[in-house]
Amino acid sequence: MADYLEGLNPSQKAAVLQTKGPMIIIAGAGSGKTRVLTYRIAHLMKSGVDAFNILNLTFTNKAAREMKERIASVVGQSEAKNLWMGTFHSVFARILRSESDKLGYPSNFTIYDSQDSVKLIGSIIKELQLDKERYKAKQVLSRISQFKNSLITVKAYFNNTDLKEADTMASRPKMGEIYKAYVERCFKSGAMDFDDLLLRTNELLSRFPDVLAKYQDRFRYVMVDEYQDTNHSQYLIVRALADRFQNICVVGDDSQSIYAFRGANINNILNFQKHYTDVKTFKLEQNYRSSKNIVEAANSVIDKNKTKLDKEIFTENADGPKVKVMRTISDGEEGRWVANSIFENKMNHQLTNDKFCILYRTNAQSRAMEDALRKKRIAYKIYGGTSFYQRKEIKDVLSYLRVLINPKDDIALTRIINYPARGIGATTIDKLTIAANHYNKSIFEIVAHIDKLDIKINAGTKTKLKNFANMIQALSINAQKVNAFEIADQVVKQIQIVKDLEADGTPEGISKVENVQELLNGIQYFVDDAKEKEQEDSLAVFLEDVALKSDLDSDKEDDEPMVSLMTIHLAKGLEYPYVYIVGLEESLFPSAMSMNTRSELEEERRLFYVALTRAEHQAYLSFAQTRYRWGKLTDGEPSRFLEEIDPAYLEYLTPKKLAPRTNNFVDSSLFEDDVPKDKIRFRKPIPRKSASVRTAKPSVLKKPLVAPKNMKPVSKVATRAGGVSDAKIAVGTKVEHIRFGQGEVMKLEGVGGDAKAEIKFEKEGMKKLILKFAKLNVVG
DNA sequence: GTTTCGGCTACGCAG
DNA sequence: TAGCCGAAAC
Repeated sequence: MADYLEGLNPSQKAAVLQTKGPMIIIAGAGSGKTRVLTYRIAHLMKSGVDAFNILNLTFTNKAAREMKERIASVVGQSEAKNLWMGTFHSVFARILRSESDKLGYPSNFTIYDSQDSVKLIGSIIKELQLDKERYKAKQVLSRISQFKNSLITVKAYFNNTDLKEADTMASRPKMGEIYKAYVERCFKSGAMDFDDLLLRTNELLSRFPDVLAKYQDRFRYVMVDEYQDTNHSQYLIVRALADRFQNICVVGDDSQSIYAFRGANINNILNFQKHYTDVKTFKLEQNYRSSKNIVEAANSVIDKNKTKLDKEIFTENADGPKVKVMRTISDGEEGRWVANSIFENKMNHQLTNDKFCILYRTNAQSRAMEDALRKKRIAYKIYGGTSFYQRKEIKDVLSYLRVLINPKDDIALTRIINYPARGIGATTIDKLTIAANHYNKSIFEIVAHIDKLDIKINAGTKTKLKNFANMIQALSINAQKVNAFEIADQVVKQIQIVKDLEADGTPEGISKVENVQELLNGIQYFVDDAKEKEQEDSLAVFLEDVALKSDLDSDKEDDEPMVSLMTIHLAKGLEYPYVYIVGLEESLFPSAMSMNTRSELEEERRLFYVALTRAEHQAYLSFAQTRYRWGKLTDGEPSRFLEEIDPAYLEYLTPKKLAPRTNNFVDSSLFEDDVPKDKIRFRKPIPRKSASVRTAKPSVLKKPLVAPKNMKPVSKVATRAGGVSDAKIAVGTKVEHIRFGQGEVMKLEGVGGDAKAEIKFEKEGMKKLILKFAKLNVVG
């Protein structure tokens, strides 16, 4: 019956054919996991299981979409449509919407993103008159997130002396009060944060046995991908749903568990056999993705971890080239080297940009790479960072839409109540907030009934508030009648945001206008798409999609191939022929914050393992001796992970240690390019477009280059690589820098290409600069 | 009551 | 370097 079973290796086939009971598939990197999952679902359906009874939880919505398509090609489109697939958050958000009344929530509840949560916590800290230095909103949120992911409710928190003590010891004795206020305010606003989507699902399933029974009966076959990155809350949901039929299949790789920081518990996968009875275990150990050198290099690193499941990853692929290691002087040079290497590989092997990926530990590292790629005119796209929907102008428009759907959404309301400026300032908002807390109403209800309440706000301001309330009410009446696009279009026209953004005339303003336009296009697309698929096209559904969209989900087909740039976390599950892993320096990777405990360090090592195993053909590792961090030049040491790789699989392109007194280990002509340096340096950043995937195309470079207004013309600019020779510069020398102006050399260190100077600039203060790049002129 | 400007701080990864 | 917040200016 099943030609789809051909081409599977014995262990893959065994996993596909096991349909009943608890089972775990330990799937090594590149072992054909997605194939197995896809065929297993197809096989279930071919064996007579109704698609409606299958729940498949994936790591991204995009993965779910793609898997559905592949299944459709085996079992047919109409059947595949009925599968329940998606991330934990999106699947259970849907379920919560239909069951919300049981929990006392409206079905149109808002989903707060972390930015919203931080804002709310910030205002609670202010209201409780706590020291905001001691209570940092972001840290408080992550603590609350920990509670929620461990199912510690407010009540449970106050009953737990250990937790209270821990917070008191950490100088945050009021943590419980903040937690309580936060939960109450979210509830009052009809809002759930990301963790609530899981916590409230648990609440729903445990408090209402009939609801649990309903979903147990519906989801007779449950599958969970990337199981190593599930948290306790997710573990409990899965266990509850699978409890009746015990048809639970989890897939994952403990060596790729990299989300402990957001509550993921690696023990879920390590102890799966203990959590269920009669567990069948399958191991996929053959790597089909990478060449032998990469597989062995990765194995030699991950072997250093103590906590892991027993398995042996091997490959029958060719040896391939060795993993190459590069040392550069600075982060800027690292970028230029990567761009240059990509350029050479493209030329030598006739490759397109999409065969390359640059991976880094932190988003901040993308800048140096972007600059270098732009100069080399290599098209690239960045995943992650500040996503499209986080941008101010987009959040402003979305906040209007949110208020129309759920007027109790105080966070969205306070964002738009004075945008565009309509004379409702901070003082008025404070008064409204106090009144809202006092009457236990939402801010909008206070505003709507401002005449009937005794609040000390002067008549002029009250009129402004009434006008605002009328506008919102009029828009919400329309929102009932027309589709998501039409109402969004009305909002944009009504608030004249385009006019407002165009007013300043800057390139940033223009780019913001384009973003708003892009948002409208996106909503239009959503409406059309929903119609085609016969799904609901309401504004509420659109807002939910937006809130739960991950950075990879919004990836669309490109007109031209581009180099991909992303953090290693985002790269999980992806693969590229050529992979550059940059910034391999101590305290950057491994991160300084993860070097304190063995388990933290092991997670960093798994992260490195994930990075290496993304490469199919060639992996490059690079590190810089100096790097700009926190706006300062800092020295760095090579990462310990470089030492941990078996040298048999490595090839150093540069000497391991710093070569004395010379800078010739890199041919500096490598980095020459045809655009004048000083102009490039002062170019305004290219306005970033598109969804959360930011792209830059070479054509954009043809736009005129803009110099900053206050830039003094410098007639004599030193040659690029050389700068002035070391001999001319001594402590006390007065120099001029193209950007920082005049200053005096205070200190010198290093020699040759490595020489640095600390210079006290008249306007900019102390700076540490590498002479090789600094382009200094001696003054007087 | 609103806008603007300068100084401060943050860069750890994300649904 | 950017985004945010408080003080000063409007």
